[in-house]
Amino acid sequence: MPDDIDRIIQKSYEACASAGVKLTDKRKNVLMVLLGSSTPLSAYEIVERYKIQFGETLPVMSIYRMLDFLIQEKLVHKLETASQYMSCAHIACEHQHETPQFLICDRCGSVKEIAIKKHIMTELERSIQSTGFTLAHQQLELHGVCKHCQDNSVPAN
Amino acid sequence: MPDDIDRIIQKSYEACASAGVKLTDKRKNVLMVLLGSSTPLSAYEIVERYKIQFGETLPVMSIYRMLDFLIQEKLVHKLETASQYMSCAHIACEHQHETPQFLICDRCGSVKEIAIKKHIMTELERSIQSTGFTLAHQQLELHGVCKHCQDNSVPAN
DNA sequence: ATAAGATATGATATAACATAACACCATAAT
DNA sequence: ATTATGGTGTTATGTTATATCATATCTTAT
Ligand SMILES: [Zn+2]
Ligand SMILES: [Zn+2]
Ligand SMILES: [Zn+2]
Ligand SMILES: [Zn+2]
Repeated sequence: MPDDIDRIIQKSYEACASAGVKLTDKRKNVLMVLLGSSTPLSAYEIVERYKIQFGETLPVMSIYRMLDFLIQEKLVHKLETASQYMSCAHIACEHQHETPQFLICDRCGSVKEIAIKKHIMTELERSIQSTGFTLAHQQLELHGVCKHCQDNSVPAN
Repeated sequence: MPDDIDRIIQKSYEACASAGVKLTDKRKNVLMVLLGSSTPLSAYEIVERYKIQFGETLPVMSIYRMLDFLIQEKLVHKLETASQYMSCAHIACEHQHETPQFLICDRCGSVKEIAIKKHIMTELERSIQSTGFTLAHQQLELHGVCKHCQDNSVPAN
């Protein structure tokens, strides 16, 4: 979990303000739930945690809508290969958000978000050029085993 | 759709035989359904097409089991980002099956399966080395727009 | 201040995707 | 022939996601 949630929330408010949209209390709370989790969560898991953390049971429909909003504003990412949602690791960074690459540990479920190296993206695009296909390059999801799980031989989940 | 289904089916029988498993009639039929489709299909869509093509309504549970089998034998791939299944494009090739890369057209839904270029895989692995993460590299799913759709401006689906 | 409009959320229903558990039957091994 | 294995059927349930309409809240113009 990020060590400076307050600062991330502050940055999120600013980002939404400059985009001309509103980070409502509930949207902020959903983001807080994700920021407080060490692994990505499904929409239904967010409902459960939201209830625990904020004492209110939101309909899952609302959670999906808030997730849509947060994804739109690039504050949250959806892992398509896992049907789970996680807060962006770079909300409080100053740099522009680049094409993300997710390293998903198949043992502990933790996910590390890094930016795709520029030259790899270039190579990827070149390699598919002959097919005429044009990349929309949203993101890359790579599965494997994280350092911690390799060191500790944590059983698969 | 592949132009030589008979040959692919023949190869599939041989692959299963040498793996010591059985390609039953129904499993073969499921594979035929996928071979006959220009786009990947969901398990439920396979049920529908199976009925049309073979006049028998299979329970979706059985379809999932047959898909598991076909995936195990590398005759079928699952697109995780789409929850859909497609026959492997290289069943009748002689070469070893490599880490596949799927180019998924977000307009027409067609998918092209190609092998990941060796040097790109190497670069990818090198780029994440500092994180200590070890790739399981199952497959890469890339979204975008295919040549045909770019040329024809087919509306998004 | 109030009404009109826009945005956000709630409620309900249902669709779409997937697995668990157990029963039954055919074929293979003994 | 008997038992073991594998394949399929049946039923139930779990999980993820969307559609639709209602209600609440917030803005803005008058
Ligand atoms: Zn991010
Ligand atoms: Zn791990
Ligand atoms: Zn393949
Ligand atoms: Zn296309």
